[in-house]
Amino acid sequence: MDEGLFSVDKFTGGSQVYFLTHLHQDHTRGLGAAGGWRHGPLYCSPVTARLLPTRFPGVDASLLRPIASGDSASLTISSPTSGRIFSLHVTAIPALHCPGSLMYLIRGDLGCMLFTGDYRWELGCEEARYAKKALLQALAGDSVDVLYMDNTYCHPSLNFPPRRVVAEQIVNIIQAHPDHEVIIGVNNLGKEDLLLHISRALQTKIWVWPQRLLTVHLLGIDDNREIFTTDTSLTRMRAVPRYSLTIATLEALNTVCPTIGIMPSGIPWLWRSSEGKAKASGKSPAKSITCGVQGSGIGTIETDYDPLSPPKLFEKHSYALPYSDHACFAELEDLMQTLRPSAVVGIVRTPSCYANPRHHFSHFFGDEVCSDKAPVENSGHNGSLAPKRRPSGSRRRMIKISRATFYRSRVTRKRKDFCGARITEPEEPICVL
DNA sequence: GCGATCAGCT
DNA sequence: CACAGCTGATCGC
Repeated sequence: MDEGLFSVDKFTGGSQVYFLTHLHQDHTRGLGAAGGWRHGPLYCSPVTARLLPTRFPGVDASLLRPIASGDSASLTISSPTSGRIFSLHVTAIPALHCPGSLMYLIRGDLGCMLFTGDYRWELGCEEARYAKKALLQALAGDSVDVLYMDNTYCHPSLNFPPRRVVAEQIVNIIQAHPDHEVIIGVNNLGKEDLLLHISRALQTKIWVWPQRLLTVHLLGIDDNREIFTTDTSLTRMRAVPRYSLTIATLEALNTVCPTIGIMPSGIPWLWRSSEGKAKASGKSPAKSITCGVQGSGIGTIETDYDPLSPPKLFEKHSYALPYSDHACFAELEDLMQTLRPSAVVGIVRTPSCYANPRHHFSHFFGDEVCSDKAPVENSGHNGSLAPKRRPSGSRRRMIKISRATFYRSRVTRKRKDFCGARITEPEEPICVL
């Protein structure tokens, strides 16, 4: 196992300090280790610290280091291999992705890095403005060497409205079906704000499954027990696990009583691969975007999403709405514009280039960076990330990024299993430029 | 046999 | 292709 200094959203051991951005499954790999995870101090938000024991009872609670939004902590890490001491200063920034989600700004002897984790900072949204202000305040005029960014929807075609706009559209759809049962697909954590909005707007309770009820109570939502219930007889509105909301399920339910499904999420399921097994749904795509990189494994991305058009039936009985907890392209671009980092790394690694921030944001960098025409692998390998050109006078660092097995076979890489990053000791001459 | 990881699906 | 997360197969101890 390679020795690391610290890891973000990666808990398979080998680091001195760990950071968790939020409690979604694809960011907690390794936390459920048999015998109990106890590899080192674990920083997370207070909300995450409260929820974590229910999902990972094996984690030694004394290792949790809750850090609130806007707060900072100083820590020193000693390298297990060389004994060198590194000082770090970490600041927690609200990510607004799901309850308890954080970004981490980490500055110090390893340079300046921002790990956004999954995030959504809607332009013009008050909370996002506040979060951005907190970030700039923490940066105090310094610049980011490496931005580890949520590139889930990093493609110019992927711009969707703020969540509050889509929440209103969802309320309208439900209101237009006064005699229908309503099934809303959600995950184990997240979209609580949407459910609250629907409940308040329509003055109705919402059924959730028992585990979900426990979660909202732990979150301190609905302390008066007026909104969420596990009694199906009290409401026509049900939030169900997203994977259980399928066309087949809805058709079966409709044999019993009229039911509509609401899928509030990003929009990838609207995409149709040009050569894939696209279902013949009779829709004609309004847009067709080509990501012209040879051998990238993806040909044409098509989407028929038009933010100005009213929501429409996705399939029979089912509405798909772009209620996304991930930043859309304009928001990613705004963060790039604000920070102008020396380097950017996508935290979601896909076999294709279409979501690679280096591909779409090359104009933010010096020219040597954009010469990269290869299917950019999000700077994988165990290589060094050399900082790019920048004004003289500022200190620069080489930052070595290592990941467990990168690259393997194309088939294996289909799995999105590298959300996290482990930061290892820099190679010798630390200063560059 | 158990837990961790992987494959496949939505 | 896949937001996050389930089921079931397979691998290794």
